[in-house]
Amino acid sequence: MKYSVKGNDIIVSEPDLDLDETLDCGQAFRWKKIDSVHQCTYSGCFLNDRLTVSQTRKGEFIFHDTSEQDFLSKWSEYFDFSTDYSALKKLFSDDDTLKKACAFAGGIRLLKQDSWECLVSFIISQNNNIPRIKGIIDRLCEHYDGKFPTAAQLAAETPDSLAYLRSGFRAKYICDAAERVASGKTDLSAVAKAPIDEARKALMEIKGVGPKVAECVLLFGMYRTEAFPKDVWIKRVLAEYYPAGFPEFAAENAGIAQQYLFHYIRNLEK
DNA sequence: CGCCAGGACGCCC
DNA sequence: GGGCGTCATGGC
Repeated sequence: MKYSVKGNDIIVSEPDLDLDETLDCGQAFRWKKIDSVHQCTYSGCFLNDRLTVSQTRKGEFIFHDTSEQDFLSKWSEYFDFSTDYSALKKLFSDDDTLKKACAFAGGIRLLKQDSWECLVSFIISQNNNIPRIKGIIDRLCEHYDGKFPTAAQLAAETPDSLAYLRSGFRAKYICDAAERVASGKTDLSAVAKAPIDEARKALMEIKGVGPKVAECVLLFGMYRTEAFPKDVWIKRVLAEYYPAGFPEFAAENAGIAQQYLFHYIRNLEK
């Protein structure tokens, strides 16, 4: 990644990034495409910081109204710019299916999201479709002045008071997660550093968090790249292309490989 | 209308 | 331990 400062913007050159593939691939639900005519532009948030970012036709990225300091300390981290995705894709290309997946959607990067927001988002994601997940999270943030509510804020709610979300049976799970995190029974920052099986176990103590949601929180909210969420799509990939198991050489970064495969198989069947 | 969705739970055997 | 019905809601 190379960058330069231009007025109030940061101009970034990074071949292994595509905004559509990264911001609208089902790992984060709060990025909105606000322009697709002039150039590809998204607006979204990380914690309490909002960003508008564009991808130009030349393949450069404009981080609008961003100081160099904020770019380096926040957004460069969030977009995982310190990781060499070319090297990862080269590693993955030893496997034929992964090679195809990387060629198809090589602009996906793993976003380093907030663990609490990720936990709630993927609780909402269960047995749900992406447009509706986005709608529920939209209504949730709208209710808190455009910001994602804290665990303490949600701990004050009940499934009834959350009826406006239209989240169905998931409301009681959101409440349990909020109560556990706000009270300290679940310490997300400790979970993030724990050995992975211990971390899985701790997350699954929360009602509504099973193996899939726990794995998503570990991968998308705690940057545990060895986490490997198995949703209905990935299960199809595993059954069809990896009957003998997922290749060991990719185990350390299985979660990132999973992102390429998820996008690949979903679009293959359209 | 019916089928499905980046699943988990409760109950059964 | 594995199998199966159920759970709200709405996109398609």
